[in-house]
Amino acid sequence: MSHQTEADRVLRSLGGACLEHDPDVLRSVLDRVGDKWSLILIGLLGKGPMRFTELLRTAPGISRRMLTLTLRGLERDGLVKRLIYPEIPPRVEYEVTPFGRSLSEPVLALTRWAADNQETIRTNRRAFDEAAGLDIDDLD
Amino acid sequence: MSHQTEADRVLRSLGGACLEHDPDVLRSVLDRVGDKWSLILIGLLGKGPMRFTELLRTAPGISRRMLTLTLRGLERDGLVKRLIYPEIPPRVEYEVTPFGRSLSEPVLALTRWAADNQETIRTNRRAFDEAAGLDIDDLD
DNA sequence: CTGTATCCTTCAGGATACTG
DNA sequence: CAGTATCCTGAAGGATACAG
Repeated sequence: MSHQTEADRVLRSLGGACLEHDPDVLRSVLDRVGDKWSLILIGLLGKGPMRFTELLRTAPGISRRMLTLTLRGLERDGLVKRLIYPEIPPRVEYEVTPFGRSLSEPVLALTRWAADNQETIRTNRRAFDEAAGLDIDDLD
Repeated sequence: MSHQTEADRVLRSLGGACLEHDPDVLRSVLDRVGDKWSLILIGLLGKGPMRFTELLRTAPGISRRMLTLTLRGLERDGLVKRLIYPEIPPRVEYEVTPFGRSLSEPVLALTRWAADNQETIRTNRRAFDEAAGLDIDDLD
């Protein structure tokens, strides 16, 4: 059984126009690109190559550890390239690969959705919470 | 300071063609729709309304607890509607709202990317791991 | 059947100290 | 500077028992 077969099955399961997905596929997506730091780094590096410490400063709240781990993961998947300049002091730059850029697009779509709709979500939540409050408080 | 302002800022930060994002935006996206179960449920419900137990059986590995929590979250955000039929035994169905469907699309894009490229990723990883193995084992 | 309330485990991820 | 190795905590999430 080649993975071709699986990829194929997966594609077929998506086939239609809507989300006719196999839940397993979604899982693999999220395990891959669904974590906060990966997306943020893909985004930041999309603007251009950056150095380790630079990323450490720029990404809001990332720890040294997570930066290393995430960059390694992205590199392993071929989404990011690591460029080592054997200088003193050592210098390393990271840049997204073309493959990495291809991921940026769907990510951007999702991001835009969130940006477009975060207002709506906020409103919905307020309404929901208010209703819930009344249900408890004001059940006549 | 209205949230309008923030949403606006967010949109502006996305503005361009590529991922010129504010990392904070991505964070909010992922907190919202980036978790495994939310996406899976949005996907499953995209096919049509389903009952609680039905979802429990269909979603692979979800616990009763997580199903409840996730559905509540989706309902709160207005992505899913809860339909209660006051029968005996009680019966509840969940269905995606139009708003929920608008989310399905970018999610689908991401899913398709993953389906299209999971083969590539697998290859990249194998290559990376092999190279790493050699570096350690075979450093002449 | 459709949940809610607890308990308990696991593990992602931060802080920190050390190395090349 | 660019990491790696270790420790430690909080929070996510499963299992389970109970309730409407």
